[in-house]
Amino acid sequence: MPHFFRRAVLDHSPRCGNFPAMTVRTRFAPSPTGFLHIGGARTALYNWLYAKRHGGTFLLRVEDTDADRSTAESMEIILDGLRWLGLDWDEGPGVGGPFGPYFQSERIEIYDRYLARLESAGLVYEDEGAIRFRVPDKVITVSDSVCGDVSINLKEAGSRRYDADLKREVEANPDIVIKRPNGGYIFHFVNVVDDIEMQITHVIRGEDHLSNTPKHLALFEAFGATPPQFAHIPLNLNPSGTKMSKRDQGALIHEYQEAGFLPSGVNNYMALLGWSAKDDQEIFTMEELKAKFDLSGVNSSNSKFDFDKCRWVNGEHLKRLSTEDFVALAVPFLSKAGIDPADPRVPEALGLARDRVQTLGEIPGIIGTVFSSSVSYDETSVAKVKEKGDLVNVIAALVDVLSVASDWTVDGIKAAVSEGAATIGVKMGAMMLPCRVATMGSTAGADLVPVLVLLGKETTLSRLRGFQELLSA
RNA sequence: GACCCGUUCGUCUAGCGGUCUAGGACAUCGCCCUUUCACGGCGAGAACACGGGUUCGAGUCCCGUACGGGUCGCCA
Repeated sequence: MPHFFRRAVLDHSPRCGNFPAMTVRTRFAPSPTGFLHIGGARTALYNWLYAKRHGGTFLLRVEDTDADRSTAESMEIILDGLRWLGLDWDEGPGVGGPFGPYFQSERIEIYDRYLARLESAGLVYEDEGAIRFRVPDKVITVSDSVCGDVSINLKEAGSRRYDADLKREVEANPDIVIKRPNGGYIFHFVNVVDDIEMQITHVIRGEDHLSNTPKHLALFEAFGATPPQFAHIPLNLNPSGTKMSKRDQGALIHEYQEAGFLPSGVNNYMALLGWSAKDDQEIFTMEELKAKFDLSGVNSSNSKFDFDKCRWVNGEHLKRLSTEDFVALAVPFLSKAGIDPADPRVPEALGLARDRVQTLGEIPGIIGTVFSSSVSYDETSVAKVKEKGDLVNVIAALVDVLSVASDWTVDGIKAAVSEGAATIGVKMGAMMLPCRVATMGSTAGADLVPVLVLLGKETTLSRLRGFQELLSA
């Protein structure tokens, strides 16, 4: 894409023609036919961010014109997802606004009125019960903030259609259907009507709509309306480079919530997929995003979703949380794992887990064994310490020194273990790993000595003895 | 198949004609720190899809090819 063009289009502050700067109005227009998908959520985020950045209005409009596919459950899931992400809308379901209703299913009279205008202009006709809009026979150019100028002649392009079954092109009617025989209106039509009615100034949407945009422009022109500024953002693909589907890891927003991601972390990562601040900053608070996001930073090529990086970004957000917030947010994940959040050892344990998790959902995996009544031994961990040395001897030495330890503190335990190591002539390190496996079941985990303090002398010793039995069995 | 968009390390990206022996991040590997596990610090390997132009000079501009994605619905 020509850079001179991008700059010319992008570096303007939002205004239309020579009129004074007008208030930015963006919208997210989901169709309630499934879950809130990462692609949709990112589109919502970009629209939200753009509106915030320019002191504008972000609105939510529900595109439920397909009665057969739209469901109330789906709508709730989508709204919940947006709420969880913190992408609140200034106008839309639940909050109202001057341009409602915000459900397309409730706007039929408006669409009828607009249809009548096309009828009186002779721009539509009936075709087997459906209503078709006559597309103009001319080149229509989309001036896109991300993609530059894109030109298409709808009459030409629409006169042929690819038949997937026949695997070849067949004749087609280029005029677009805007109303079904059953009376339901079609996306292209209602989308344009509502963008006019709701005075949308900027349409930020997936690049999959780029080829549809000339149709929309033709409709805007038919209504004598100034179209909004379009910005088609690149798509997010799965790691294999194909369209993300609900089956792909990280595809569904509610799964982030369940896995213990932070909304700010998810927003941060979504922002990064297709946008960059142009410096080396990668971790942003929502406030920073609001201040820095702009269409000029959106690139034009598709990206592949990287769950590892998403987790890393979330981990960075977790690190920036205050201790109080971290503890409060961890509570539901403790409960879910059967850990009593009121247990007095919880704050300390969370402190030990804190810098080694990237999601809140990982916390029980790190410290859960502290609170459980039994230890489940990880086979490879056991095998690893077995081959490292005289395990039986080491455990026996640990039991010996720890059972007589009078000072059950970090320093006291360290001193005791050190003494045991000296007695049997091994290094401290040769004691710690077996001790870790014997008491916590795995070579991986939180800082061990503080864990032993939490465990208490009695539990520590019974676990060591239990492990001894296991070894002799 | 036609049309549209795109192509810098495995991945996300910086790069707006000389400052690019191409920078950052995730991931990977190594070292240091740590008497355990991590965190952290340091370092390594790793990219301009290809071919033509334009230019004194091209990752940056133009054309073509290849590859990837999208659209071609009485879905949105």
